[in-house]
Parts: sequence; structure tokens; C-alpha cells
Amino acid sequence: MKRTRAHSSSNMRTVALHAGVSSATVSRVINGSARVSESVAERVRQALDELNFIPNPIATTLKYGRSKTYGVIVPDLTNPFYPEFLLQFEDVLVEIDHELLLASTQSSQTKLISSVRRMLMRRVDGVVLMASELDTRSVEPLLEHRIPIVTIDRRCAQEGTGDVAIDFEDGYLKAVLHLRDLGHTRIGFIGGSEGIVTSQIRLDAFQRALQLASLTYYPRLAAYGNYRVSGGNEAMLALLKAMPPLTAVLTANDLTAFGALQALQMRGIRVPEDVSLVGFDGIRLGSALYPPLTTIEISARDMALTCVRALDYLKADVARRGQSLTVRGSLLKRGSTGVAAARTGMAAQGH
Amino acid sequence: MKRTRAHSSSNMRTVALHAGVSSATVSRVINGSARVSESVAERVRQALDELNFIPNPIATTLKYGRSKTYGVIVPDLTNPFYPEFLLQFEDVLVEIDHELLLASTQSSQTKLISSVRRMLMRRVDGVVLMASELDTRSVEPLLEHRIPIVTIDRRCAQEGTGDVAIDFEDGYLKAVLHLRDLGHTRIGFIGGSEGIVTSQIRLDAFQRALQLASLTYYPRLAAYGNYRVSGGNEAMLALLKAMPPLTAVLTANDLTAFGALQALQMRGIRVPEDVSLVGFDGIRLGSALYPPLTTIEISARDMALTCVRALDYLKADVARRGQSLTVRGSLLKRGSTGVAAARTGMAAQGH
DNA sequence: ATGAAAGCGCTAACAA
DNA sequence: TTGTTAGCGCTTTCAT
Repeated sequence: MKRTRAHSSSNMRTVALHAGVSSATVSRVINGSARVSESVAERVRQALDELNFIPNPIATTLKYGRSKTYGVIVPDLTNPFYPEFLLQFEDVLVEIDHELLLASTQSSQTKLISSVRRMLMRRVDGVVLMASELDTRSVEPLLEHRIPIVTIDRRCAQEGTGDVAIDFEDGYLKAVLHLRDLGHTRIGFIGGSEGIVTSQIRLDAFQRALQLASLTYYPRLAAYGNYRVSGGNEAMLALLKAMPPLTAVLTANDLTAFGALQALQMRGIRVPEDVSLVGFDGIRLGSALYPPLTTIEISARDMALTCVRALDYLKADVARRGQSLTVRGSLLKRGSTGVAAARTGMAAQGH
Repeated sequence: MKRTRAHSSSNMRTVALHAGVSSATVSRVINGSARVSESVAERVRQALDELNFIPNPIATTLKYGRSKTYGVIVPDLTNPFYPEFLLQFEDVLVEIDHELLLASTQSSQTKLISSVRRMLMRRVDGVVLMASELDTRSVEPLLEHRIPIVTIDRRCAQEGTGDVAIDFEDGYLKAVLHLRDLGHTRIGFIGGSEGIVTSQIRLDAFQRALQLASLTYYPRLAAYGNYRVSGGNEAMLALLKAMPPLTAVLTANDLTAFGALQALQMRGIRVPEDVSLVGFDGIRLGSALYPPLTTIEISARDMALTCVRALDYLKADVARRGQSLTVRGSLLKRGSTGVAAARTGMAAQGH
């Protein structure tokens, strides 16, 4: 007769009553926080089970102000890199018994502001801020409320904020050396959006990589994109008209490379026979293209772990300056790179 | 001197003290729940502003058991369809002042179970269950706790659960008619994973669409995939060997079409000159391929709105049977479809 | 029109 | 070892 199924949420008091103990004891059994005699503990565990008890972490959050939740603000959920990161980040959070609060700004300042507010309301214990192209001032409320922030690729750690940088120089160097081995000397570059910090970082890294590989940097072969397919497409069309004719292109990210590939194919230029192409990020869909995209793969799992590490560091003491950590990528050789062709200016026109 | 910035969280009591009123009054001003004299209200609003008050919805959640949060369980975050849906869903939730709790199962039953538990703990007000390939029994705890569920494509509404179905028959019919207009008569199909319900639904819908268009269904030209690129790729390679030689292919979703396209290109078969290809979902990246993918577009916004509607219906009364709603797609003509070629068996071999 | 007080579920001091 | 109790922030009767 006692086998009635708990349909609504039973709480600790219910369980306590059921087990003939106090709710404090129930709490202790659940958290293992203090010695409880085995006989009592067993009774409690049984009651827990019978009543199908689901703890209510919200009460704990209210009590302590910390929510065991980390927020993530991504700039563009339609770039597969971010979902892939989120997947890993969520996994890591589950391991450390935390929750994920997601916000996507779609590059809108308004949405960023409202996202920050939601993070504040939900009392997140920290925020990973990937929307690096937006105005930083919008996230100041987080700092005022002493919420740790980890930025991605801002290259600037301050009091209360850490940074996880992607090592573009290392990544592009790997790509450039790979291309140099294949005989390429005129390598083009399609960057991010003009005028934002991470774009400049990537462009600088590209130039430095060329230098380290003893290859010439041709300013005419470098164009801006927008981190999306459209930018890669348009920039590629422009670069095809530039001199000297390029035989390979590096991009700011994989989506840009998608666009570039499409542009090349539109012009009837074969990849990799005529032009080699290298992306950056290592999104899975890169392997779905034809040819599959050679790219610098950033392990989403590494990123996630690194972010959590940086957050934990700050959580221990928000007052201090955060860490500056770096994540390295690895070259993923797939089909879009091959030996350099002797492209002429005419071929560059795509005729 | 009073301009000290609120660094930590101020609460209603602080605000009340600051404004010389009681916290009840502050609450009333914030919620507009009762008449408050304008002079007092103004004072409160000022205090709210000066102290930079951020409400704590967690307290409300604790008090009422409802969290203003909807959970979404997706099967695979690396399929762009889901992030695109989430983006819209989140937008809709923001509009109705709700939060989103995300869980991705990656088709793992274990993850589904832990996701359900998290939803329960967080006291979500409802769940959108998109992980339709997994065992339904894992979500029963949600029903026991009277949490409304909206399934996608299960075609089965029960007490406490609604369903949003995608109208595959309509979608495939649009695709088939488009292809028939282009002169195609031998249309192949790459479905979802063998043995799960939504795969069968899609296959049936395809057959019915052919029938409605007075075209022949060739069982040899229908293969299973796995909703991912790999499945599309492999199935396409298999279908190319099948007789009669197909001139067009429909797929269960866009990722499958990605794989199919890659397989065709690997074999040197031109799209759409030799074979036309139509996807399903309308993910943005479909337009990044070359040729851009013709597809049946399901509006993520529609889906999101429909899901919320179905959830709201159940929230009003969990005891009743949920609604069965349908979402229609539209034909997005892009580059992967063209007039039918006179393919021979030899061409079908890809030589 | 406004205030006082109780209570949501949980945990940690403090008592026994 | 176990129980009692206060309090996290909010809303909402019930008084005033």
C-alpha cells in the first residue's frame, strides 16, 4: 500500500518523515557531510529511493548565491565551431556537476546586453565570452558583480578576467610549412572582419608564419572576410583577380574556407590541382566537402577544458588577474591541399 | 557620496531600506502587481536604479516550483539543424521571459537519462524532446513529475505530451513535383537510420509523394542512411550501382545530402547535370556547397513557435492529451537540381 | 496604500 | 550521532 508513486516533487522533509529522522540527517546522508550511523543512513537511502527523491539545487543556489552554472556567450550559433565547443563544454561541466547557461548574440550588441543580464539573474559562477567582436563594456556588469570571465582571443587578462588564446601563429605556421613542402610560394589569406581585434591577430599571425617559413607576404593576396561563408566567397573571387596569382589560400576559419571553396568551384578552378585551400577550426563538416578541407584543427575538448581551468582559477579568487592560457591546433591534412600548380595570371581569372 | 556602485547583489530589502519602504512595496513596484502611490513608486524606481538591482528569479522559482525554463533535448548538436532551431527557440523564450536549458544526447541513452534528471532538478516547466531515436521510457520520470513534453516527429500525443510533426509527405511531394517538372522519373531516396520510427515515416512519405506524382517507386533506389554525412555518402555510393539508374535523389535530411553530394563528386558525377539532389531541413550551410543544395526548408522559427505553443497548451492543464501540430516546409530551389539527364547504366557506375 | 510575516527546500551552526 | 532552527530572496495573504 505504501507503493504509491511520488508524482510530485518530494522534498527532504517528506523523506525525513518517511525515514523517521530529521531533514538535517537526510541532508547529511545525501552529501556525506557528516557521520551518520549506518542503520539510519540505510533507512534514509531507502526512503530516498522509495519516494523517488530529486534534490532541488535551486534551494542551495538561493542559500549560497552560487549556482553551479557557467554561462557561455557565443557570437554565432550557426557556425558549427560553437556547437561543437558547447558539446564538449557541457560534457566537462557534467563531469564537475555544473550546469550550462547558453546565450548566442548573433553579433548583436542588444542581445549581448540582454544575455549578460540573464547571466547575472541566474547567478552564474562564471562566463566564457566568445563574442569577442562586440563592445566589451557590455560585460562590465559581470565584473562589478565579481563574476569571473574568460574571454577567447582577446589576449588580455585583467583583474577578474582570464583569456584563452588560440595559437594562430603556430597554426598558420603548420599550414604554411605544409604548403611550402608542396611547393607553394604565393599564399593568399582571407581574414576575419575588418577592424576587429581577432582579425588583426590572425593576419599578424599569418604574416609571421610566412616570415618564419621564409616566404614572401604579398599584401595584394590578403583580404578581409567576415568569418562566414559569404565573406570567404567574396574575398576569394577578389583574390583570384590579384597578382601575383596565388596557388594556395589560408583562411581565418573553416566557414570562410567553405565560401572560398565554393567561389573556386564556381570559377571552375580545381582544388587542389589549381589552388590549395586550408581552413582553420577543424569543424566536422569540413570533411563533408569535396575535396575534404585541409585545416588546422582546434580540439573543442581542449578548449573546453582550458576554459574551465581558467574559470576555476578565478573562482578561487576573483580579485586577482586571470590566467592567459593558450590552445594549439594541429594540422589536419585532408583533400584540399596538393602540390603547387604553375598558375598563370590567365588561370587566375578563372578562364 | 551615495553614488557608491553596487558591487555585490543588492536585494529587495536593500532597495526597500534605501527607498524607505518595505520589501513588499518594492516587489509590488517591480511587478506592477498592486496599486502603489506614484510618489512612492518613483522613489522605489530610483533606488532600484541607484543600487543597480538585479532581481533574483531563483527565489521565485523556489517559492513557486516553476522555473520559467523550458528544456530542449537534442540528439546531435553537430547537425546544424539543431543549433539553428535552438537559436530561434531561445529567441522565442526570451520574448516570453523564459530560459532555455539545453541538453544534447549525442544519441546516447546514458546521456538522455542524465539529461532528464537535470531537467527534473532544474524544475523545468516543459521539455522539447527531439531525441526521437532513443528509448522513450527514459523520459517517463518527466511525466511522473507532471512536466509537459513535446516530442518531435513521434506522431503520438498522449496525456501530458504533445507532438510537433514535420510534414514530410508535403515536403517530399514538393520536391518530387519539382523533379518531375525537370523530367526526372527515376528518383532515389536516402533515408534515416534503419529501424527507427522517424526513418519509416520519411520513407513512407517519400513513397506516397511518388504515388501522388504518378511516378514509380523503385525499391532498389531506396537506401538507409544515418542522418549524418557518412550515411549519405555510403548510401549514395551504393545507389549508384543500383538499377534502374537514378537521375535524382531525395534525402532524409541535409547532412545526408551533403554526404551524397560528396559521393557523387568523388565519382566524378556532375550535379545537377548528371544527377539532381534534394535535401531536407534547409540548414544554412546548404547554400555554401557547390552547387548550393536544393532542399525542403523547415523554418526553425516556425518549429520553435509551434513547440512553445504546444508546451503552453499543456501547461494550462497537464492532465490532458497534448496537441498534434504540424510544420510544413517549403521548396528552396538552389543549384543541385536541374533537368534530367539520360543516364545510362554505365554512367551510373561513375566511369 | 503600505507593512509584517510566512514559507518555498536546503544546509550549517548550534544544541542536545 | 541526531535534531532544531535560522536564513538565502521573493511574493503574497493578512493586517493596518
